[in-house]
Formats: sequence, C-alpha cells, structure tokens
Amino acid sequence: MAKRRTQLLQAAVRVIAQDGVRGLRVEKLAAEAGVSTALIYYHFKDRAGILRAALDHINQRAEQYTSASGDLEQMLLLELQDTDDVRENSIAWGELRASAVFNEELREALHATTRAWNADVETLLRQAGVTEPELAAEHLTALVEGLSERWHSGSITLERAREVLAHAVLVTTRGAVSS
Amino acid sequence: MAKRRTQLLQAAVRVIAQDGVRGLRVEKLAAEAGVSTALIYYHFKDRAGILRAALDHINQRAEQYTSASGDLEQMLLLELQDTDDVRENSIAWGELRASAVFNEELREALHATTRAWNADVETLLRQAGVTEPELAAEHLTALVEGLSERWHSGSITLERAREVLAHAVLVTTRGAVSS
DNA sequence: GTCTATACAGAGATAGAC
DNA sequence: GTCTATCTCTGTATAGAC
Repeated sequence: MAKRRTQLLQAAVRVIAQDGVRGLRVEKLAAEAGVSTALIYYHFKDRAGILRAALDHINQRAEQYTSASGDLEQMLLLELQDTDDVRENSIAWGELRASAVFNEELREALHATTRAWNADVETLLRQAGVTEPELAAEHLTALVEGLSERWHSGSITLERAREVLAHAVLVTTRGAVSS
Repeated sequence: MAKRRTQLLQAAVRVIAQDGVRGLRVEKLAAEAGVSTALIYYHFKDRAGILRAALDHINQRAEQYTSASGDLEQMLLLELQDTDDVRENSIAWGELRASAVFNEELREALHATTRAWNADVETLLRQAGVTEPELAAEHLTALVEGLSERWHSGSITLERAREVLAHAVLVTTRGAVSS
C-alpha cells in the first residue's frame, strides 16, 4: 500500500511542472505535499531518487495517454490541451526531454516512451493508407513536441499550435487512399 | 573594446552547451575561460547578468545563421548538423527555449528570434508557391526544434532527423506551383 | 512513518591587494 | 582588470525523539 508515495509523486510532478526538474527543491516539494523534508528522504533516499521515481511516473502517465485513443488527430492533439492535468504532464514531459540532453541516465526511459508513441501513431497512419507511415509518424510526433514547447514557452498560442498541427496532419494524409 | 567580454561569452555558450543554463556554475565558467570567478563578476555583475548576456549572444548568433541562406532546405537543415559550432549553438538554443518555460524574463527575446526565423522561412515558402506559407513556416520551424531536441537527447539519430525533415519539406511543398 | 532540529557542502558573491 | 581569500546563504541530507 504505497499511498503516501503516490501522493508525494503527484506533488513532485506539480512542482516539476512549476519549476522544472532542475528547479525542484526538496523543501518546496515537502511544502507542496504538506509534509517534512525528512519524510521525503525517508521515502526516496535522496534527491536523485525523487527524480527517478517522479520521471518514471510521468513516463507511465504519458504512455497511458498515448495509447488511449484510436483516432490520429485526437491522439496528437491530446498533448495540446489546456486542462491542468494535461498541461502539467506536458510541461513535465518536456522538462524530461530537455533534461535528458544533459543527463545520460534519463535517455533510456525517454527513448522507450518516444518509441512507443511513434509506433502507435505509425499504426494509425498505416491504417489510413499513408505511404511512408514510419517517417510520417516521427514527423508528426516530433512536431507535437516542438509545438508543445513553443506553447509552454510563450512563442505560440495554444489555438495556433493546434491549427498548425491540424494542417500538418491534413497535408501528411492528403493523397492517401482512405481505408 | 570588449574583447575579454566576448571571450567570456563564448566560454559561457560552451558551458551552457555542456551543462545547460540551469547547470551553469560560475566557477566552471571561470575555469573554462581560464580566469578567476571574481573577474566574471567584474564583467557581469551577477549570475543573472551572465545568463542575460550569454542568451543574448546565442540569440544573435541564431538570427545570423537563420537569415543567411536563400534556400529553404538549407536554412532548415542548418540546425541539424554535427559540427562543434552548430551543435553547441543548437543545444544552447534549445536550453534557452526549455528555460523560458520556467522563466518569464527569457520569453520576449525567445519569441522575437522565433518570429524572425518564421518570417524568413515564410518568405521562401511563399516564393515557392506554397498555399499557406505562414502556417507551413510555423510547421517546419517547430518541427526542426522538435527534431533538434530529440537528436540532442538521444531519441533519434542525426541522419534520421534530417531525413524526416527532408520528407516534411517535400510533403509541404508538393503540389505547389514552383516559381 | 513522521516530525524538529541541525550538520554539512556547494555555489554565489564581495573585499582588498596588486 | 585581474587575482586570492573568504564570507554567507541556500539547499541537501542526517540524527534522534515520538
């Protein structure tokens, strides 16, 4: 029964979504969860342990989202939504990617999740009769990541990002024999 | 004659490309530049000052690259190259974007450069007769950012990233009336 | 399992000599 | 302009009581 642990992980995701992986302060996490810092260390050993567990958690949630829907546009637009839940997860996931640039340890988990997402999208594209589904899948998922980061960093509005993505999906599937 | 200053800024970009904006340590920067920490503070006042100047510097270099070529694919592929120079700048630029998610201050400069890049690409697309050049420009530049981050975080090879981009350019301009 | 109190280290920043 | 030495604060981590 790891109830407390789960609660702490959720708090960790919230804090990461606010301050980033590298801005995470144990004290702030403790405050967010309404417990003492000592308790955090009791459950996670050290800061690296917190991060490992939290990023795992984020990864799992991302994989769940990802394989949920059977509709291409829905699956891709999923990350571009302004609900607390999604935004939080999307920001945290972006931070995971950004952190992996400077941290070898994170790359494996990141790559695995990315691969799974690509595969899901590829399947849908193949079903839709797109000629190069693998290439197109990588194209669209990478685009979502790019748009997502632009959105979160204030270089594009959410509406516009969704529009760009919809356009990309259209262009990619245009000319394909529909199933 | 701000020779020393420029030298320090170049060292700063190198360090940021290695450890990220949030991993930048003044001591390490000093070591990289072969000077004392005190000298850093003499030139930049404080850590935030270092970052401001360095990110400005990165921004400027990015804008230079960007408006250099008149060829669409070249302009976009520019960031996806494995020379020390480009990789360094590309990583640093990615970090700027990632940091802006958690730092309001950075957003304005980021947005301005992004806008300029979009505009340059849009011009080329319009010349190529693409039907929705503005949308397509945002599409392609966001894609480059997504691919770039994937590359740097080890989720895609450079070759593959270039392939995906080339495919995207092809699909985007296909059907357009060539000038 | 959870808290209070505190030790300890790392990194930012400054003083003052040259 | 540049250095050496050092101060100070913040944040990680632990000890020990309950």
